[in-house]
Amino acid sequence: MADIRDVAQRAGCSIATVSRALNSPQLVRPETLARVQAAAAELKFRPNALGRQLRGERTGLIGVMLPTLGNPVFADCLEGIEAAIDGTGRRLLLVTTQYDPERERNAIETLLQQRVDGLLLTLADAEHSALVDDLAAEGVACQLVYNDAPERPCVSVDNRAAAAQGVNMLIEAGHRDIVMVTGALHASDRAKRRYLGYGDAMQAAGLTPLPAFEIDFNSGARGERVREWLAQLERDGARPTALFCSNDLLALGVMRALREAGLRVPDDISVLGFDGLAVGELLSPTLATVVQPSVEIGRHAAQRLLAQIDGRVGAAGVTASHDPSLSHALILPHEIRRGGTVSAPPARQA
Amino acid sequence: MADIRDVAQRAGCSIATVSRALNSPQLVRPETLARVQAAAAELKFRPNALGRQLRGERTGLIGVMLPTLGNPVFADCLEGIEAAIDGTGRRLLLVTTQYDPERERNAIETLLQQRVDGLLLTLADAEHSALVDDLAAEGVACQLVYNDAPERPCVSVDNRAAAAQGVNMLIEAGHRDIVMVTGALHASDRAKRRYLGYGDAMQAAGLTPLPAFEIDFNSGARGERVREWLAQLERDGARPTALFCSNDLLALGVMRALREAGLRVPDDISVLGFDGLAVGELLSPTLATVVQPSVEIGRHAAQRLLAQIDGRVGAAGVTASHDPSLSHALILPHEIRRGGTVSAPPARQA
DNA sequence: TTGAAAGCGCTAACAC
DNA sequence: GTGTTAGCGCTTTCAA
Repeated sequence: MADIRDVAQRAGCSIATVSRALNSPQLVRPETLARVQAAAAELKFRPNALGRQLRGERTGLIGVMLPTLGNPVFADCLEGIEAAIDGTGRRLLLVTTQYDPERERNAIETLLQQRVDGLLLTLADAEHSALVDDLAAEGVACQLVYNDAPERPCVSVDNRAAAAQGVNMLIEAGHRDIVMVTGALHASDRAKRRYLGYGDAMQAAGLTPLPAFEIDFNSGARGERVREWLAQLERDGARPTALFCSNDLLALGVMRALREAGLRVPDDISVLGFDGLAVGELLSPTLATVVQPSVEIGRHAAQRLLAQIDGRVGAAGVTASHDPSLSHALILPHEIRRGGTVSAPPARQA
Repeated sequence: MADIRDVAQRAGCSIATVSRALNSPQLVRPETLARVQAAAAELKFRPNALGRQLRGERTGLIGVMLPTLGNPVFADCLEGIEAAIDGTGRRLLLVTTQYDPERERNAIETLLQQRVDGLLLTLADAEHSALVDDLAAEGVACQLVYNDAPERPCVSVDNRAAAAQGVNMLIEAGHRDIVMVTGALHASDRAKRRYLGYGDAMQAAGLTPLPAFEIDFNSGARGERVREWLAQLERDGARPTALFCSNDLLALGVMRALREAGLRVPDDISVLGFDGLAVGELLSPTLATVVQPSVEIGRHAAQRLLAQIDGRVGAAGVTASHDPSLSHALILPHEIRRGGTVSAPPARQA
């Protein structure tokens, strides 16, 4: 593969001139420029980004770490990230972690070894993660995505308030027996906050918050678990009238299990999700859910990261960005999407 | 940031020894090794991958180019790719093109400048793309994903046969008036082949294939377009009894428009999709569809790419891989998923 | 078992 | 405007 020296030779100039012709054409005499371009074209010269990156201050690479792309919420966010970097000449280095903290650690290290200019991360649990502190201490540009930790550089909705508002909608619809269904709480700070929000809403209405029903997300037998749980509730005569699912994907799975158990949504039981996946609107009944602006979350996070990167001085970065707001949370507005999966509770048969 | 020289100094050895200690510990005396490791740890040494990549033969980077992540089919595929490279120490450089051929060209160039070891691509139209030929000519390791071009290195289902089989299921259910709904045909070789398959099935049954109804995917007013079309059909008294949608996402959108137009699926009209998105099974009625194994497509494509990369000689690669099968299509089996969206056509009211 | 030294391809002073 | 040159951080002969 032709390198800059080959081009220089063919154009009859020095490699410095080739470099200039490519990067700052205005510094080069038009004829020279033309010769260089011709030579480059003839040789099919493809500049080696590694050489440039090794030499330069920045690589133009952004490291992105997400739990999974199996949940469209993350794919949507990634679309927002892409939209934000589009046209900036930057590229994305992508890793997924499957919610595994050890993979998180490795992935970040890998990205850093590639000398990414900055990191966009969704961590399992941001608040108790030493990782983020380490990164900050090292002066690595970084924004958390979806993680909702006020004191950290992150972009999210206010999960607690959003959940409370969603649950409140259920309460206003007449529900009193509301249970939250969630993936493993310890594996997601968002789920934890949403559970807090659930509690807030229940208590504000004078209702007793119930323990969350946790489903292992990685287990294949998810539907099975839900059915067993339902059967148990049925035996106890304790079937709630509404379920608040900590995310839409879970809600869809739960609705399926409900259907298989012969329960109708919303006639027998109401379901509320969280995320606002587009598919939710295509279902019938449409899925009621707490909408977070996933694409916008990604887009803002990326924009903030870029600002952070551009705000750094060349001087070996001791501290973080210039704009202090970038090191705190950006909370974007959520929205309640009313949908056909929520109705008034069935009439009590005392 | 500490570099290899700092570590060497601290460990009291040369940089060569440090390099060896890190990459081939067995070549280094245990005590030396320990000193190096200690020094590296104390200095929080993080090897710069760029240096190594610039020097070495491979970068360990895989370039992935997909049309969008908004369609879960591509996100699924990406999961398969990730699964395949997991543990190989390789990383993914990701770009999406929004089905734009110019972006395709740019994206590939960008990836190549980063000196990726190989490419995994979904092109808008693989058969008529000079791009792939250029890549092959340059000896770039490359596998197409989803593109279904027998003579090219790609992994897909047999879109034509799969579509025919799906349409045949509609015919067997009693449908004779079947229309295919698709995104812009020119923008996707897969859609084109599926339309051919539609034609095959229709003709085999002695039915006349109808023109496809093409919807611009990028237009926001998609639902609107579908409604207009339906209204037109209604006026003409030409409403088909079944729709074959070229992908599941489209099918969901179409079903929504149908619902809004007051038509019931499947009682008034049956709908068949293509892709086999997981959400399709969560709907009610469940979406009948032609299932392609998206995750497996991604996984196989990645595995083939890795084989191709590993099969190359160090010698400046003139030709492609050693295993000639890697430069032809790998066709994975599809599957028909019966679902609630397909039933017998409504009784004729002559 | 270790070290010295030559680059990988490029950019950016610094001279002319 | 253009050329010379010194690296960016690393791996890898080649010698010792």
